[in-house]
Amino acid sequence: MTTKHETISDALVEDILSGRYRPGERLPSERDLAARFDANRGAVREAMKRLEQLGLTAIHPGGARVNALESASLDVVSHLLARGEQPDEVLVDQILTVVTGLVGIAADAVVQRAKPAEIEQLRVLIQPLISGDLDPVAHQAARFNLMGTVMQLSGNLVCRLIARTLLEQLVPSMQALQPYARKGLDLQAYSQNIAELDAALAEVNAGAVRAALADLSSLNRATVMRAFAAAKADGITIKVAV
Amino acid sequence: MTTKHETISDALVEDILSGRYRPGERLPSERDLAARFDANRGAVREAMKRLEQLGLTAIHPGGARVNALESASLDVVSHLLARGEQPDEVLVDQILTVVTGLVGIAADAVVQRAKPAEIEQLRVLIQPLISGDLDPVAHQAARFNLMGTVMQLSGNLVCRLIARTLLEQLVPSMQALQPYARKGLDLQAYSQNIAELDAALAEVNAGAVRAALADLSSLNRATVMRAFAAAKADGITIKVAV
DNA sequence: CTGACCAAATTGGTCTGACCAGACCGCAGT
DNA sequence: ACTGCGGTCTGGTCAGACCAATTTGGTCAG
Repeated sequence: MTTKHETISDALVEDILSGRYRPGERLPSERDLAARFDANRGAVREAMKRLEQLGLTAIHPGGARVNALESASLDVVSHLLARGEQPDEVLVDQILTVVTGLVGIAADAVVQRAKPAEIEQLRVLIQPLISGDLDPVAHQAARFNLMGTVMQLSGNLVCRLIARTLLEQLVPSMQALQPYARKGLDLQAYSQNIAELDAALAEVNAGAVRAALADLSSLNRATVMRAFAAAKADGITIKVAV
Repeated sequence: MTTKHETISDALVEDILSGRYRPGERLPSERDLAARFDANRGAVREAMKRLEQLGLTAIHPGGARVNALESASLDVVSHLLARGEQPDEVLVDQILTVVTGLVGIAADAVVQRAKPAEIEQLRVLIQPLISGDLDPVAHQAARFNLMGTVMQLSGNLVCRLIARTLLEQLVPSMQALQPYARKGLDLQAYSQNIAELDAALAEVNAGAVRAALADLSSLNRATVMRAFAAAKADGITIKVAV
């Protein structure tokens, strides 16, 4: 079971994101909220602490105020995704765009500093993707694994933290989309791209590696967006638990 | 005055980041921590909540455990920067690398969707930077303003959230570096780059705008890194409050 | 000696009720 | 209308308590 302060904070997040409490407004006092949620003030305080850390509110002695969405933490994304009837396509696109960019950054770092053994490690991960006899789910897993490894080998902690945060929040939505993964999957495009990547790695060609990984990331993005479109066409409601 | 649970959570963060509590280990119980910090259990709980939200710990009934740094939130960056005698150059470099990438992403979005009025808005912000008669501090502020506006005009919320989070955490370190801003500032390079950007905007040349903004971002990065080097050469200890 | 199993101690989650310092609000006096 | 001053409200902290779930440690059968 979810804990009580989770319930409370989720409700408050929903209230804020839905605009029931507007930026700049004052939130009800902790005592009032405790009454509203039939909870103890301590539980409410923990929920409020959560809101503050999400960057949605600023708590001062005298009262808590709602912040503008722009000053929120990256973690609000999952709440934004889970809100409404289905995940916001625009938001998903933005996430994937950023992830694409991050993979590019990581790729740059990898080609600059990777040791031969690490390059080899990447090429091993690539092999299954070239053969092309993977089912869509395994294919997706292999792609994720490959890109995750690139992130790791990049040695860029900031890059990894962001990518992990974003993907962690996106994955629940993606799982709901899995039935549509097949439709969006252009295996041929992937095979070609992956082969390029492999060749680029083999000759340690920085520019080519970067380009191939960027393309791979773009393919991923296109795949997901197509799956979204397919789901939408089916009128499927994709609702995700936060 | 900083609140008590802040004091506690800062101390615990320091303990974790310094390795006194290692990933996988169990943290002392809330009651023990309350005794150690001479505080009430409620205050300790709020501090623990903070740690959990930072992604540094996972709290289950039965005990809290320390997470690996890789699964932390982006917000740990400020703590990492504030730790030790001076901000970690590698980390600062990573942050600026990512920010550079994000500006590139934002620039792509801007050239794709910006209206003429918005382009004009950017060009207005650029003017002071072309003339070149700004002092280093004002110059830096103008650059930040310009890049922030690009972020805003991109319409990419995710991009903005990340960039803001990173810069917010970096700014305190940068302020400590301000005495060295002059040394790292290559005004001529900036003027040239800014002029290119202005021209690219004038003719709404997507590729050129993107390239110019990427260069601008790289210049910023180089500027900061040079200032760091200068500070380090002076043996200056840059310690930042979290 | 190993492994399954059970009871006690421990832990986090929640509650009640209370006090303090600072912020906020309205009323009185100028 | 403006200013100054209380009373009220708010968040921060504290104390002590109960519950359910987990962890722990010892016991016992294999």
